[in-house]
Amino acid sequence: MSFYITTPIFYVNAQPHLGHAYSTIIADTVSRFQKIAGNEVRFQTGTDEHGDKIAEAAARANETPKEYVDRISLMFREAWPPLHIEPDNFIRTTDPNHIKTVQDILRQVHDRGDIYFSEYSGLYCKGCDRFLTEKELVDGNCPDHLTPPESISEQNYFFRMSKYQEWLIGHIEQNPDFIQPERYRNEVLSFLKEPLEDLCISRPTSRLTWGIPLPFDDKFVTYVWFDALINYLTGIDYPDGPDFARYWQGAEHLIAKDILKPHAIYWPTMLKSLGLEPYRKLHVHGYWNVNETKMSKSIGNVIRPADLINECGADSVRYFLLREMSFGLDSSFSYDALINRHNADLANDLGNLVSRSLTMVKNFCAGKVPDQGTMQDSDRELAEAAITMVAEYREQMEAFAFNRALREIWKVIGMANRYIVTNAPWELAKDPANRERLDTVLYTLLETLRLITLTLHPVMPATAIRMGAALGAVSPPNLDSQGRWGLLVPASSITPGETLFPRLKKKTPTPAPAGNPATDSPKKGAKAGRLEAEMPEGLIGFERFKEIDLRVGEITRAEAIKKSDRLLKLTVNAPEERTIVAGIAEFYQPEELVGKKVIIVANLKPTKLMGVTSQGMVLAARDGDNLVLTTVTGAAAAGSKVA
RNA sequence: GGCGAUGUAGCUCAGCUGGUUAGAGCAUACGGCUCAUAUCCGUAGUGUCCGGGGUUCAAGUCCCUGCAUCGCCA
Repeated sequence: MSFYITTPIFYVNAQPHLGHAYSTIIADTVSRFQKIAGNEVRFQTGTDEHGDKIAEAAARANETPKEYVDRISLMFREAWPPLHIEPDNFIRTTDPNHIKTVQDILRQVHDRGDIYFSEYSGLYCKGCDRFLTEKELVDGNCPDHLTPPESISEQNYFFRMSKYQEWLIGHIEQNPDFIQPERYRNEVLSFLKEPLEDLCISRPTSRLTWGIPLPFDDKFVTYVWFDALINYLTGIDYPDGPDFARYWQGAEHLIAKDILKPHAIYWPTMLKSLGLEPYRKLHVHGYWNVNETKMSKSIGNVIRPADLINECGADSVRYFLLREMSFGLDSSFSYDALINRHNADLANDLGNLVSRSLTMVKNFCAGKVPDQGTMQDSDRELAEAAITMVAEYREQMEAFAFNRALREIWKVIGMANRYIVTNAPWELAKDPANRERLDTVLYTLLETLRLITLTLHPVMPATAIRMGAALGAVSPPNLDSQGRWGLLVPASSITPGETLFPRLKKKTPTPAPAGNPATDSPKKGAKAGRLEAEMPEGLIGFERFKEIDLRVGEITRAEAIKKSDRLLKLTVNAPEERTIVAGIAEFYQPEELVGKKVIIVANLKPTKLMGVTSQGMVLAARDGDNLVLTTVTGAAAAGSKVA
């Protein structure tokens, strides 16, 4: 069976974050899983690079759109290898062959009579890139962007989406797996109960030029969604490449819930108009909230993939994301939860199991795989559980129930740890008369580890390779040929490696004061904690406030940071000289900052941003889309305390 | 306003088509082991299964209703 798994192509108006990483990690895991299940797999991701918002972001960064998208697209491309993500293709909507295919498709759909020209007038919100209805407005403003829409009237091309509404309803009803999980299928069906409107697929060049020109009217460019969705076809060389013939039938798209409508409604109708079969399945996942709140740029709680990897390593991140979220539902991310999983599941349960097992083989069997010998009940029990695990795992992985698949593996890891205690190999090793029994126990353990390793390949590729190397099981993983009992060859060598998952220290929730954390007595800390607990929700005590060292700082130098459109490197006198990196480049030019007195947080833990160490932060007020630095109204010497 | 989802131990959740004393992991306390990454194993728990009503011999599980949270639509 062929399998074509895709992530959305990510819009380059933002840098890669946790949400992008999650989609892409799932796709990579599915790709690896289908490969070890013996299927032919193609995995594609990429970037979506046309449209208003890109043109504006480029202008803000003082770049041409092309320079801008090249730069951001590269950030996406480079974000994936460190997470052990290996797509077969990385597509960009600015690729010449994509542009050509989009134009070919537009021409075809136009020739079929599914595109017509019409006039439209209404209230247009630039931020949303769409027309709003009167009812949607809140105090005359766009509900999302809180800005007033412009009243415009324009002529545009429309795709006859409504023509395919009945067909689409029928297709979804006849194919229960077409959209999953079911809740999203229901959502789409309920949306389709109302008459579908035709889709506006053009933008006049008077308003926007950063897009693919319509082949039949050069006064218009293509609407980004119509352009973007087609990437799934261009990526496999539609219409006559060999990959198209091989993979289109196996197309399964993976998306986050915010782009359900384009994928569940626009895309199948577009394909229908083209005379193509719809994709096989659409898999919809939820959002990661960060500490209970939505991840957003303006709140400043955006999680970057690189931060996660620094915390605990790529495999650990992959495990956490897949283990923690029930596919389809929202989930909450926190560094504490990440470190908990890393320590409890990976370091304690799995890592320690591997370590203790291999050490015993090294010490008691001279580092060679022992003979299996005669199995007893407890051996058979573990062996059967391991075999069952492979089957259960396979079923859950196929259903995108990654958390359940992982739970199956960890059930066996737990059993193996108990099995060791029950059989106490170190006791057996004391008496040579127990030689055969000892061998059987350790062989059973090694085989269990081998099967665990096999199932871990898709989720934690680097770890699985290390475990496989230690066990001497290095052939390419395959569930069918290796998912059986008894394949480890006696007398072959076992080579324990480095610790798989070093335990991590939990981050202390309260930031340490600048002074001498070491001299702070634990009693004092405990007291502060208790006081804190008694505070009404949302309030902090004066003690807590006092921990923050606010000072007046005079900016003595300011320069842009290369490769960043948001960050400036500031040298601040407060009163000693320090470097602070501030995300204010979109609002301030470096020249206008020198000499300004601003308020800084002086005891913030230093952190590295774009390779520059920042010692503190500059305070600024955010007013809608604008950002204003805080300052002092009168004369105050650099370094003055603010309280 | 319409449609839908969710609400189970301190936390995160599992509980399929209704069936004996409601489960797992984490966190907590105590005990044991020493092969191991101060790891592992065992024991102990606590639950008005959101509130109210109903169907049934029997409901966390089905029906009605209310509340809360969230999503989609208008």
